[in-house]
Amino acid sequence: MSHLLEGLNPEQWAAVTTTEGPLLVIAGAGSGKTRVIVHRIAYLLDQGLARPEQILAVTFTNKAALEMKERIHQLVPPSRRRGELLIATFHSFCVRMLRRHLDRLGGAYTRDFTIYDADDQGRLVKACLKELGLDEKLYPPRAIQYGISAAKNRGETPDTLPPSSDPKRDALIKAFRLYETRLAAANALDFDDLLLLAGRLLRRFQDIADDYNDRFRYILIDEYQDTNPPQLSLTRLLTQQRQNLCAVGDPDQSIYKFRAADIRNILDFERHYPKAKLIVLARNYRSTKTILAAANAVIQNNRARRKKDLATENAAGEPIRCFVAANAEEEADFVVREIIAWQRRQEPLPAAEARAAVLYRTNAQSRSFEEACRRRGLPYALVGGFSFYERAEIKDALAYLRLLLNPHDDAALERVVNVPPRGVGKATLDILTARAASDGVSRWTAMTRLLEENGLGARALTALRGFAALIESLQSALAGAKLAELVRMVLARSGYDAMLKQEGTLEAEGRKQNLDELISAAAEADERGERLREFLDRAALVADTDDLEESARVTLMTIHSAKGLEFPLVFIAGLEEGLFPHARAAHDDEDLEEERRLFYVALTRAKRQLYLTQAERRRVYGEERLTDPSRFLDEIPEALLTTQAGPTTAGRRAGEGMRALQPTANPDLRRFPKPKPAGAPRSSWSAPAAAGSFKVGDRVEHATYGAGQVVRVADGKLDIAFPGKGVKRFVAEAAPLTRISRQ
DNA sequence: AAGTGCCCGTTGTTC
DNA sequence: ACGGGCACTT
Repeated sequence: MSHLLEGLNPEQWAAVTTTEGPLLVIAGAGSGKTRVIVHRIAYLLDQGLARPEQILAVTFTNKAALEMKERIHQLVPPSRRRGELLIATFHSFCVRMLRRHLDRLGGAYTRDFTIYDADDQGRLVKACLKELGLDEKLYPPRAIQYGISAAKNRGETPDTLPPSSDPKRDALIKAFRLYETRLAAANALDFDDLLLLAGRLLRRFQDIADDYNDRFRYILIDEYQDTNPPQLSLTRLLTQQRQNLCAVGDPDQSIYKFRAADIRNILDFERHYPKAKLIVLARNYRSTKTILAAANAVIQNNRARRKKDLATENAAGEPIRCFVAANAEEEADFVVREIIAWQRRQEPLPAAEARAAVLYRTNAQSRSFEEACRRRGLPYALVGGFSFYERAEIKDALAYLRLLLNPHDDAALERVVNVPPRGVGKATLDILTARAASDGVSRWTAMTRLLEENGLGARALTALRGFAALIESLQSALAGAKLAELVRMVLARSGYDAMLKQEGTLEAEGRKQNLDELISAAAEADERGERLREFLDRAALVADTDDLEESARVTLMTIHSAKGLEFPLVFIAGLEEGLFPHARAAHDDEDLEEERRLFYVALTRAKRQLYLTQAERRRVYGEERLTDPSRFLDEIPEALLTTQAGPTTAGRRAGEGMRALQPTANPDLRRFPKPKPAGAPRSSWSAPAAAGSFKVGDRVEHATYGAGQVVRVADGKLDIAFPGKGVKRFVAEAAPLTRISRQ
């Protein structure tokens, strides 16, 4: 057991071995927080204080859970970890609980419920607004969706919200009420419901609460600063008997307020758990002194915070390099060149030491970095954006599978009832929707009723009978078939395969490949012994960060996605007012402090070398604008910074695309954006394509999307199908295209 | 019912 | 600049 405590500093040691009663570990960035959790679990097992199944560890992402499991496996001999050690996110933990007990809540919900993701949720909100006759322009669906979620997380229901004469408020309440009704009819739960209903189970049924309290003798929660009120409530319910709770987090890294995270959960921990002990881990093992000094200086500007200064014994290291590029393209190009140069210098070192990350505030910024990487032939991994499970064909296939377990899943039915086209048009769908609404049932039930009554046109009746028969026959195949077989069956019998085959385009080929990938994923699930239920739950709960490829040496991602990760080399891009801090956070002190915490998170990802970049001009909504440097740049002591003179690679004319460090603010320039110089030279990779020089069938190479095929040419625009990425439309002259061959 | 053309909002971060 | 939604066409 001594090896478990080896190399831990006194605070870490205390955090590992203080096992009884509530414990709050305030762990600064890079202070070995994950290490403490891993060792604590190992210690509990090693000391015989708990068997694996008596421990629950909650992580922020599924990816973090997997990593933690691996590290525990390395530390604990197999004999000590017989039994299931549960490491999960709050959401996946709640799904487990609900799959077991949801029936007991009564009402419409059963254990076969479907999980609605944000996309399904958005569709439902739109449908509700439509049904209520509310104008989407006056009541933006996104705002309503957000409002519903926020209300739910405050513990509100449509009935607890006071009626209001404010039309917006009134619309929200009406939409909220209908939304809940429709969710129930579809036997569907959204992400918020997962937490809320699990809490309700524990609150309403003492035996369930007792069961869980008995089972989990030790509970550990990572990233505690980002828990929301339902999660706090769950935590309290799960720890009411023993209070063996270890919460680990850093108030300075609370960055999920928009998701209802409440920083007070960690600040008020000692009020929630009066017997709590507090341990502060203030030694940083990750970053150089320079990087840490910058991070400390920045975070000190937050007023609402408990003072805590991190210190490190690491070397001072290199100064932080700042670069101001002329525009986003040059910013990206600079970053990529610097990465290549850096990696060349790291050559003798193991690949892990040459890993780099490019961090940005918004997903939209990823594009220029992707293009730059492709241009320079630098392999990269992109986190976020469109993940595998968000692709249309994958969602279609999953929708079929969802229907097999829960035919009342309206979102799934709507998605595939006419995919492939089987003659169920808009008119038919409208009748179906209206009937479902008037009867207060799912579309599936409405369909069954209409079929019985012959209440539709002959063509629609035949089409829907065929669809119903398809789903039912697949349902009967469910029990015996392996998952991979089942997916194949769905694609074959639904006609999806045939549809793609008939299209015969490159795009269809790509979609087929993606579906083959899904079949492989199903086969892997088969090997793990998973059932369809688990397979679908996993698909609904995986985050984009979860499939981060370890092998890639360059990772592009938002700062939010980078939470918990570290890299020897880090670039923080787009340090401009309005972008970072984001314009929507600039006028509210609380939001601004959260932006600053986000910047703090970004800074502290870096181990050895840090770059901060700004684009002097940036296109926003298609319009090029001059930018101001981020106020956060001013918060870093100048002594820690250095001007980066420009790309270190040779072959570039001196001065080209380079600027001084602190962007010299020329007020005139700021106020009057220069018009784009006519015929500004584009980078060399963009082979100029004369409008009309492409025709349908041409195979082309796009700088970002790769190989594709022209499927339509109209009024100077090109529609190009990219395998697996869908059809994109481009302005013929502006698109970075090269022809591969003419058909 | 499916395909084409035009208008408008969008990009803030995610389990 | 781009995609979704809608109206209009076949």
